[in-house]
Amino acid sequence: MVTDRGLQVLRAIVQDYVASSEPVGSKTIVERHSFGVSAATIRGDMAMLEEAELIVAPHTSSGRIPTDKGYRVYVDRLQGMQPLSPAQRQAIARFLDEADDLDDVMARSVRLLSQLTNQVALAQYPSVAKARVRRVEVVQLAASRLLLVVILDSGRVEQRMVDAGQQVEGDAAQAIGRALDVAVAGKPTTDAEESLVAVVEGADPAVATATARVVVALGEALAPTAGDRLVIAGASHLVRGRHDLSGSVTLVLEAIEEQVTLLRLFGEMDAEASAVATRIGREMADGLEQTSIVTGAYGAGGHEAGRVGVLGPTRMDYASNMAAVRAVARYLTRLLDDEER
Amino acid sequence: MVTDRGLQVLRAIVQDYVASSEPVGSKTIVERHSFGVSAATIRGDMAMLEEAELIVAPHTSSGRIPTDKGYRVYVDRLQGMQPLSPAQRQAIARFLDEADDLDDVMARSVRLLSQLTNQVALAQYPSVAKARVRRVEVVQLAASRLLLVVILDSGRVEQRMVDAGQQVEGDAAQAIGRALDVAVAGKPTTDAEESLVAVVEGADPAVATATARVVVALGEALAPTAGDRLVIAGASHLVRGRHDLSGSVTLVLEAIEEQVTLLRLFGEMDAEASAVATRIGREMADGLEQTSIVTGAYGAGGHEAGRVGVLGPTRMDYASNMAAVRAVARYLTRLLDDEER
DNA sequence: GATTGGCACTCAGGAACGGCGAGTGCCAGA
DNA sequence: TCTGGCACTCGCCGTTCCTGAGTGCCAATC
Repeated sequence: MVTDRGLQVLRAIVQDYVASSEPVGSKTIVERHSFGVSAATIRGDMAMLEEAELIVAPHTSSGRIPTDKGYRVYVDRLQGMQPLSPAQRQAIARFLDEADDLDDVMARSVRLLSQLTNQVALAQYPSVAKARVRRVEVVQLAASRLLLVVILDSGRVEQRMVDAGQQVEGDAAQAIGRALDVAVAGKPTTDAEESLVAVVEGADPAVATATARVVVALGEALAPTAGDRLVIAGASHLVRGRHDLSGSVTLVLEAIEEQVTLLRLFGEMDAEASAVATRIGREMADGLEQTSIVTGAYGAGGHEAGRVGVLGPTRMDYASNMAAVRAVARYLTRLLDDEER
Repeated sequence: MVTDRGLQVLRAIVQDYVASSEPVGSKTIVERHSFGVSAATIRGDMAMLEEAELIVAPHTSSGRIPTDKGYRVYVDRLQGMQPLSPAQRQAIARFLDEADDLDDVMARSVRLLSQLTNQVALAQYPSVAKARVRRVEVVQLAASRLLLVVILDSGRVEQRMVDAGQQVEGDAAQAIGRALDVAVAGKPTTDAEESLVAVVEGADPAVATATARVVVALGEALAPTAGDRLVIAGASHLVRGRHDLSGSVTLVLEAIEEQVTLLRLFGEMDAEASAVATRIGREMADGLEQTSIVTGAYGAGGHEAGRVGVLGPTRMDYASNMAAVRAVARYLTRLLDDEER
């Protein structure tokens, strides 16, 4: 059983440890946070907390540091999300408003977030799965080479080279494009597949092969996880902060490059209720036990499109990182909503 | 004056130091490389080399390590470019042949190069400046929103959202696209600008504003340095190799993220005569004094399109890195040539 | 004149040691 | 339930010492 004051002690430990990166002892606590009790009493509480596995002592008789579980309790129950300073809010607005196309928006968002938090920032491109098709176009490049361009309402533009497998003449390419556009424009990408069958069947026999191949390409482009990827900024922060993350920096960098692990984590977090979600230490994947991520959903028109977030050592400033992530996610949502207009 | 045997000693020092990352002394040299002389003689030669600033002793009475100048002499005059193993060649072929579109090719190239060399690999997208326009298309997204798509013969596809500034009706958008296509298709991007004036002048007055805006966007898309960027892989190698690069890892990571410094370096190296070029230590930019890059030009049809390369500590294996870079660059050239067909 | 063995000298790096101090657990008393 | 006191632990840091690799120089040799 953890008492109420015990939790306050936990809060103090987390905050001091995050600030100083050194184990914090009972004396330090009574000095910095005016509890009305003595160090010995705090020691008692700390024994409780250690019992409950919320804190540990790195070695006998040194201060305590929070465990993953301790951080979790702190984040879930103890922490206020301290609001950003007006200057920071303004920076977000100024920085993001200048962006024009989606690539630019994503790139600016991560750079901004990385600067605000001094951590590695990540952003997921708007998911194909949750978007609607706005426009499909087929462009003829050469006699038997076509380019398929798909524009989604999230602002994403996907393109595929298609080998038609036959000569395509006149404006047949455009005609295929128009047929596809009619078939799927305005529909959620998840519903597109079924409408495509009809297009293949109704195709001009003269360009049946070409049509079929374009349809395959379109199907691939609209697959739920098609082109899922992360934009990243601030990797240098990983190595800056002295000697956190003991030796695992390499592993973390690899995970960032691979993306697949992080994409999975992002996906999992999407299921959670609250807008801003966290994964702490061992809640992450292999090799990332010493890190945490904080992510927030953004998305135009109420349907979530993707997530942005930051990754850093478990010993990070959750309060302000969560605030920054939330702020950027919100701004991003508004921005994409405008673009869509 | 540096004698002939002096240079052989330099070679030995570079090779041993690269292999062991420890300063190499006279005794080690006579043991590992069968010079026909004694350690004392080598010491004499080493004094010469130190005089010529090709090597230095980190502290009085320890072995010597090469200076930047020493590496430069080694690379320019002493080193053979040791050929890749058949297995490696095969890996290149197998890995790259599976790629389909340009993005994929670039991504695979850097990953491959990073694996072959155990260094950070970089690749420059085919430069807009050295390409020809293959196709221009304008797609209508909404009443006053257009999408400009430009396809270059290097396989690059650029797209820009354009706010038309007016209502665009019927197939006016397509007409604008066709006019632009006629005007610039087949021309080098550098010559495109002048042809565009005529398009603006000859535009249908009803869509004059829209035409002008699309033309501006096209001009931007074809600007010589438009969309210049690097693809990167293997950043984790930077931090893996123990304690090279003393404290500058952060700076190096930042430089990689910024891209601008590296893009400038790539540009400068393009002017050099030989296909595979190097920049060593202080020949690089601020913050990168402890690193070197090895780059090689690739390009379809004889005109260079861009460069691929690796970045690592000055203490790197130049011989095999240069071989790997050359191999990948050549393969890339062939691949893009095929694609262009 | 180049090469060589010998010799005295220099230093970085590691091991051993000891003192300091922050922090703990426990206990008896308020 | 809290508090002050006390003995104890142990990581950290500075000191000292030693070892070994490596050097520069020199007189002797080929």
